[in-house]
Amino acid sequence: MLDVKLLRSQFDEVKEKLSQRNEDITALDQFGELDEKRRETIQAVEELKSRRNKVSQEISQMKRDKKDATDVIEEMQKVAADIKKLDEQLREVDEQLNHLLLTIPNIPHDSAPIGSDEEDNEEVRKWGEVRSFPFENKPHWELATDLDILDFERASKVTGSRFVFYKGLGARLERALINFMMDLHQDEHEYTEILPPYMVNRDSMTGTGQLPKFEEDAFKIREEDYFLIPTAEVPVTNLHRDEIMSMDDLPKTYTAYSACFRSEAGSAGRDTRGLIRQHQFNKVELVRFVKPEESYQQLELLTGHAEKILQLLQLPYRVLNMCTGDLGFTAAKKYDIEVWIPSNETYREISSCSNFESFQARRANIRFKRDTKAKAEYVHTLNGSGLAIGRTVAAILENYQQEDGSIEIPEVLRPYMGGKETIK
RNA sequence: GGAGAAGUACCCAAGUGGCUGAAGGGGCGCCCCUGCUAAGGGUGUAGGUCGCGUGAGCGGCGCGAGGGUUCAAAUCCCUCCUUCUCCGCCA
Repeated sequence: MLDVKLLRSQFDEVKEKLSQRNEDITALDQFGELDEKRRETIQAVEELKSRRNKVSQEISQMKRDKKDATDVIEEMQKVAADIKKLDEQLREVDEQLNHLLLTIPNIPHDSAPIGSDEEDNEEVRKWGEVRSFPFENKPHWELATDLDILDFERASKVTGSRFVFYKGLGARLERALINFMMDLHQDEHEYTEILPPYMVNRDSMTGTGQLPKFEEDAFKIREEDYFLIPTAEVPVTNLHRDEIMSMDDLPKTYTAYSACFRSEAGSAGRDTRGLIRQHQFNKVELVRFVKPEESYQQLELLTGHAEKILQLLQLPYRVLNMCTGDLGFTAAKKYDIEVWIPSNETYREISSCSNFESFQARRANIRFKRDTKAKAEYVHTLNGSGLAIGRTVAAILENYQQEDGSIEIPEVLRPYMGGKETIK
């Protein structure tokens, strides 16, 4: 959510910035009118309420003095009716304005390259050597099916498309990665470990920006107003919804493992095979609540924490600075980390690290005070995958495959795999 | 799922229609005393948010949330949420 005062005072500049995005912002044009109508109504109704309060005092005094107040009460009945009418008008305008504000995306940061789609994303750096195979390499779903460590077919029988069973060392590998990442972030990167609920309520989904605009992307629980989380970002960021932190709390950092659920509405036919695009996948998430003046520096730090995982796993990757057209709804700046997937002969997203500035904090009302007397200010929130587990498995299977179809296990994972060196 | 109780400011807590922005504590700020790690006395402040105003300031809202009754609601009515206790069920 954007700052209303900023919209009032610098509407044209804000609109200009927002138009660099790949989003429809025509609704924004109603802002001025709604904002003005709202303020007019507030003034009118508050004047009446002020009068009501004053006269109520007088009535109270008259009653105590045993004087007759019938005339005044009669007059106040009319005022009360007017108040009721104006309150109703105000509620309507408030609702409209609020809905509008909730559907306007974040303002891109100046360091985000201006562009219209993924073509315009900027490569910031590249790490690792892309392996050249002296034999014909296979996609991960073939390797995994041959090794009997993933079962897509039965998953579609038991549930449906875009689900998978992990089996044997496949399941072990998934679990090893979760533990490896969680341990590293907790022990080396100083995040507090969280295991969150996998369902959240509507307020939480609104707080982080999934709602109201992207309801069709989420799985909804039928008989409750709950949603399956699309990422641990939602429960973890909302941990501190409607709270005021103190200066010493910042930066507050969490790492959370969770399953993630996405309807993938609109991506029918894309990545239909393999682990890349599932309705349910595992992810380790990093979340940081920080002081506004530090947030860009903190974004670099967080991105580095995600990169560290790939470095230790010896998987080649690149980092992209996402252009204004590809930023998504909530981010002011976003780095995507992409890992090399040999079967695709390209890099694929494995982590997305964003600075939301005060956009989520304003929606979720997460603030801090510089000292006890100070006015509460909005924190800046950041998060990033560290990393998506399923895609990491895909990358390991493909990058570590041997000519005989076996998989070498990355060294850092062996302690988590009972000391095994290969999957065969 | 059934029965009961409760939700008041940073915390505890009083308050059943008007004089309550809300007693009293604790805490916190300042001052004094004492002096050794903890204690005594005095005094002060009381959150947030919205609107108007250049500003001092003025005003609205606010006692879990949302509605309602009333000239007037922390106080009465309705719905919902959460917590606690008991019973049932259960990984």
